[in-house]
Amino acid sequence: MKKEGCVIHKPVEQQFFEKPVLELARNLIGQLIVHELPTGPVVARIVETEAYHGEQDEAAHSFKNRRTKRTEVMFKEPGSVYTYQMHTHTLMNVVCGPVGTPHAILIRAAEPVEGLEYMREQRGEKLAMKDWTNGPGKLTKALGITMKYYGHHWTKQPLFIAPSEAVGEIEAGPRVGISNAGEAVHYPWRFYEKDNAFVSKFRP
DNA sequence: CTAGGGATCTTT
DNA sequence: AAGATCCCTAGC
Repeated sequence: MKKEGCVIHKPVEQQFFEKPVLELARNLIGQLIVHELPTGPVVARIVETEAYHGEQDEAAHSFKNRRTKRTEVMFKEPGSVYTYQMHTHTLMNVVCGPVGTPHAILIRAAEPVEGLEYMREQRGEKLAMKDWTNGPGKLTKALGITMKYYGHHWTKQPLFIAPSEAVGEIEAGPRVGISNAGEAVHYPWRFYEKDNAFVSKFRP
């Protein structure tokens, strides 16, 4: 049996990221995000993602291949880290698609696995555990992820994705928070683990 | 240079 | 339902 603090996590292979964006968004569910800190590893299990389909997706930052300082990393190798600022929060993405094709996957929610004390400290003593990581902004704060990881790669320490076998039933639905995105609003490109308490709440 | 707005979260 | 409060982007 696994014991907390005793599991050695290894990053996934580069190959893991080299597949169509919808498939990768689905495959990311159940995998682990590992952030190695001086105080020990902080680990969370991904339970919710959203795919952004490069130049064809009105909701994507890279719609029509818009290429700027912010979106630049979306054109790089699959598996690159794309972080950006939203209001007062940092959000994190996994870059996908071949080099030059700006697809990305937003990691929206995860389930705390290891480094629970650190997460509680980041999010505040009073919050219930289920409110630590059940949204994209909350998740980055709980894990201690900031803009300094822009352009990092998800196979490298100290921030990487590690494989995990245990995956529940996956459901798909429309994405959240993109009401101005025309037709793209309806695409079922949000993936989440069924009945998992850490999936973000749907806001009308 | 300035103005506008957003893949959010918290509190009312 | 609205405010917080920051960065990116477009336009002049």
